[in-house]
Amino acid sequence: MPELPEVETVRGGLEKILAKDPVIEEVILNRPDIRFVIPKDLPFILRGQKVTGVRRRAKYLLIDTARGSLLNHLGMTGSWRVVNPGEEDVHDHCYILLGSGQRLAFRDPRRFGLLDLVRPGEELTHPRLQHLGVEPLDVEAFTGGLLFLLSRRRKIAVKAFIMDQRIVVGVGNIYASEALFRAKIRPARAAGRVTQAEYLRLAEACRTVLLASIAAGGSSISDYRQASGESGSFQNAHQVYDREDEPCRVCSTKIKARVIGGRSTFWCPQCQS
DNA sequence: AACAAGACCTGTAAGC
DNA sequence: TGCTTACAGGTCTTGT
Repeated sequence: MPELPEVETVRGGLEKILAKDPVIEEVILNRPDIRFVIPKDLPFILRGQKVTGVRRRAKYLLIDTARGSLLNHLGMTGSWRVVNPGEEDVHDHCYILLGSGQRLAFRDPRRFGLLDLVRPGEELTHPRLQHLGVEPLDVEAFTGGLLFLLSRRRKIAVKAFIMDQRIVVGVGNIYASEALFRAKIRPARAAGRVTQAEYLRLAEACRTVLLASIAAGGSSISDYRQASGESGSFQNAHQVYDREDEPCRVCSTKIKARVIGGRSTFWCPQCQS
């Protein structure tokens, strides 16, 4: 479900809730291992803490307190919502009881998500965070020149290259196809054979497509919801993703689809070279 | 070292 | 209708 725009939208929703209702009365873990083992002392450490901020790094959410941050990855199907009595779900793996009596739930049917504690000062050394690449919305750090440099002599498909979270973070399967369409680059090309001029277009395309999607509240496919329960609308603006055999919105050529790097990939054979 | 493929899970939709 | 199969927004691990 969630790539950078969806995670950023969820971040904004949680921030809105937690700014008004910032005290964590209790953390209840219904499942000690969603995907990895959650530290046993996490509920104890966060109990009674005041949330000082909600941040995003890559596709991770960080709910900050003075004693550490709750680290969360949504995996494929993770979501947060305010759950009222009677609205509980078997896949609610974590509840956070807030000062007002509201209850936040982390629901994740496929359990590809993650909850962990990042202790103060551990942010740069935490195993899930330490190898992450640049933020694509950081204009200074994320440039076509950087992509060009990091990709030299690499034979991996350019689409898999920009989905590699050690290179650039936040770009997942939908936005990789969408950005490559906007940059007019075929996804199967070897990363090392893409030119600097093309990478300049690609960096710009990543930025613009991610920003446009954030503005639309993300792409809602299947079960993705914002923390407010609303759907995003960016799926309506997809140019190629999940549009196999449909006409290109620019030139009317049939959109092609093929598995690249183990993931479904979509492109226009006319617009992209 | 770099890359591809498999593994981890459940839910849903399509095909027979 | 019911069973089987394929596939889904991610990323970690294993094998070549």
